[in-house]
Amino acid sequence: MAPMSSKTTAALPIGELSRRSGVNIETIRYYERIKMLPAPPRTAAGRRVYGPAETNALAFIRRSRELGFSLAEIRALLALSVEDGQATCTEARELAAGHLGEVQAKIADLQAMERVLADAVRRCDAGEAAGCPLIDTLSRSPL
Amino acid sequence: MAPMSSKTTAALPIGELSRRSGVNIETIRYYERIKMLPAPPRTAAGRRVYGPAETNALAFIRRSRELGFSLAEIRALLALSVEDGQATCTEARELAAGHLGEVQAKIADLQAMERVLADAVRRCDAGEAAGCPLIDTLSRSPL
DNA sequence: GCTACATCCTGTAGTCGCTACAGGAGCAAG
DNA sequence: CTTGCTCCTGTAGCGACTACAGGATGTAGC
Repeated sequence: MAPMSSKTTAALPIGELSRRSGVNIETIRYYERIKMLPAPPRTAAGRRVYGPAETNALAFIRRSRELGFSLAEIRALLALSVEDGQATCTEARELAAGHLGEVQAKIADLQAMERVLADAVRRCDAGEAAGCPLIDTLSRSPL
Repeated sequence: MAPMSSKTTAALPIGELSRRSGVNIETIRYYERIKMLPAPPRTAAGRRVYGPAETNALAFIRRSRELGFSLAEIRALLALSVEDGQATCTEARELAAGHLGEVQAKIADLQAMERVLADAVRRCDAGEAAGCPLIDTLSRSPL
């Protein structure tokens, strides 16, 4: 049988990887520069050629970013993803739990903002007497 | 009667303003540099002296930042806070409504993250068979 | 007056996670 | 062989700060 080299994840130039992953070309190169991604092999002319290893690493990073992990955290998670065992999973869990806490705190912050903003906008719509309720909210002077 | 110059908002050095406003000294100077705050008068030796005008402007900025407005938006709001009238209020309302939308969108994003994270952590705690559910979630390969 | 120490000054560079060039080389099709 | 795309490196910019370095000034105690 001929090597059924379909168009899957065989060997992609950076543009194609970018299109498939939804990660900007510049960002991919940036990840390589800061050592988030392994430097891929190159063609004779010096162009990057991405194989399954780099492709998977990029996908890992992208999904982690979507969950709001910082690049530093992702670095740790990538390191953990290589090893395995109970301790590794526990460590990953701690990391994620910590991040989850931050996410929840940020949600709470934003909801507090939302309440004040929604209220101010509502009072603007209601058309109060003197001045703009919104500007007043911001100007009220308890230093 | 003697001028009852209490310790209110008469004339503060930057450190005192920082303490009262909760805004970092460096940040106050930064605001001045980028023209968010008016440059305050100075002593003979060149030290900044903050009066009510600057103090109120800083309080306005701080409260706006607490509501998540960008410095560019706050610049616009500050400009609006000087004028008055129906149109001004409408404009401020639009600005705030737009920002409110962004805040709500960000909340939705974070809540989506929260769901995935909480689920992954929960599955880690449940102690599944092979590998770490958390790492697996991140490694699952739909590029 | 002198000595500590706190406060203030300017200016520059670092943070995070990208993004946007500039200026050039390589490659594939007509 | 030319056109037009992709790719390369390197640098600089964003937003909103924060953190120095290296110096001047102010204040309190002796």
